[in-house]
Amino acid sequence: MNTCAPRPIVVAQAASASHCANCDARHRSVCNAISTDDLERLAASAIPKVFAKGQLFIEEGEKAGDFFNVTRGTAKLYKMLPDGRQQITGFASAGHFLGLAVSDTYAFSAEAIEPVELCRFSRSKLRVLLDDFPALEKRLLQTACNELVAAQEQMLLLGRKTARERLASFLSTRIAEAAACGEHGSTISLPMTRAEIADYLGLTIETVSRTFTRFKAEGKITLPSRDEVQICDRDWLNGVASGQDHHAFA
Amino acid sequence: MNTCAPRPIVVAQAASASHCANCDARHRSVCNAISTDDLERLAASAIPKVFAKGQLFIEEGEKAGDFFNVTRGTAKLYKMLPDGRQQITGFASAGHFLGLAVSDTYAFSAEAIEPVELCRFSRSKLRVLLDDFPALEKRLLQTACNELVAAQEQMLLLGRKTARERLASFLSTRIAEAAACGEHGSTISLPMTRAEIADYLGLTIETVSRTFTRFKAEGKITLPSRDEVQICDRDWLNGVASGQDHHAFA
DNA sequence: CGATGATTTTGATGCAGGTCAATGATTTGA
DNA sequence: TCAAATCATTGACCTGCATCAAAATCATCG
Repeated sequence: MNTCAPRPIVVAQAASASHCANCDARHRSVCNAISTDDLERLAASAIPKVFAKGQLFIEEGEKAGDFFNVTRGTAKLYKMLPDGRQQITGFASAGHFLGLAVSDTYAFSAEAIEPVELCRFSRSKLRVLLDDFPALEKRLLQTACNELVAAQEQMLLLGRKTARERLASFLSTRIAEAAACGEHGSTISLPMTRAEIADYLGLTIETVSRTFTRFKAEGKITLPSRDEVQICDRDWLNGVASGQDHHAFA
Repeated sequence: MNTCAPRPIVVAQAASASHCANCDARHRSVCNAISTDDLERLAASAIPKVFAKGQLFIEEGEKAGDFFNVTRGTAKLYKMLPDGRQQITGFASAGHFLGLAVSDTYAFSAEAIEPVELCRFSRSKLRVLLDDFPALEKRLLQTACNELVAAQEQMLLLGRKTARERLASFLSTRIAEAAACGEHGSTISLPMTRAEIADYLGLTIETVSRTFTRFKAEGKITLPSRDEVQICDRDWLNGVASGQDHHAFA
């Protein structure tokens, strides 16, 4: 998962024939498996799209006709139970490839939690691309492996970590991702609501809120605004995240 | 995940030059991407191995030099926290490919929970195979996608389902897998202990045991032996598994 | 066999986090 | 600029599952 802050807007990248060449997200998406010379081919198959906050663009159980590559903004990926209980399985931001599935129906839903720009590939077009560019397939396999590792980490979190450890893990991962995107500050921005954090961590809104408050009271974080968190003690955060102080009280 | 019952032992498949041709697990593993003609090539890279119950053959954090393909038996894949809390992320049986990772260290541990036979591929040998047989790479990508879907389902279970729903989901999945392997009976065998079921479902041994007892008291299952469960009402099981009766009491 | 150790079941009790209910803070839009 | 809506925080209380403890069952092997 890449979650970098928005960057300066590139005007009119949408309909351009070479929109792939100008794409901000290219260098951290699977598209970087395609050489610059072949970008025209890629651009011909990739249809840019924009979704407003709140728009559902993949629906669990529906026919899986398209694949998506997020180029800007953030979407939540989730599964639901019939009575409305929701589990967010991940947040997809620029560079994230969506829709990987062997089945012919989507296994999850995806909804923009802030304005999202993405490229749409039809299943058939993607198949052709994969046949023509073996490097793209290699890259997709890499991506899938990385997601699998992240999923296992999340299972550990959901199955065995306490509320404190879950929130610490979340913040720790977020700050690491920001760093991977070149942002080395100690403040992270959260495009998602408390409810979405809760649905991601297998908790309730109230528990997420209370845990934030407690971290703040302990002097480990500050909350400059609703969607920003400043980490004051990163070592402490990583320690809690990895479950080191299960029964310590400092 | 495939979890089929043991089949008649094939004697001395171990050192044979054509062990891949005789492999029971071939038709449901990634190896079926290799044509019969090329099996010698595959067999030359695949070193058969046997591990006794309890043996650890992949250790989280260690250098990831090898890949494994299980041909018989069952292994548990898990992650641990420093204080011993354990989360089993899956059970790997015949046909399951292990070690997929971009990182050069393993992201999880694997331990035989019953005698396990598997084929070992070195990282370098696998790379050569992948370059020579693009179909193998396609097949691996498929496998990875399927595991990703299963992982998302498990996140829903761990994050949002009750103990009843978790155990029902577990049994439901197991019976579906048995059916996929051609076993259409209503009895499933569980090679894992209650502790392992608990560590897989994010519960404790006691809760697993009590939930089994309650299902039995409700007449939905019987427990012919320690490691066998007979499902009496499969529709009910699937209903509970999918969270339909969260607040019903029948 | 019968003893020993491992696993499972059952019971009593406690607590982390859920639920219910208000209150505050922030955003939106007329 | 102020209402209305949304989101976040805080408090009081409750419950599902964990924890602790013991008994019952099963597996192993001398």
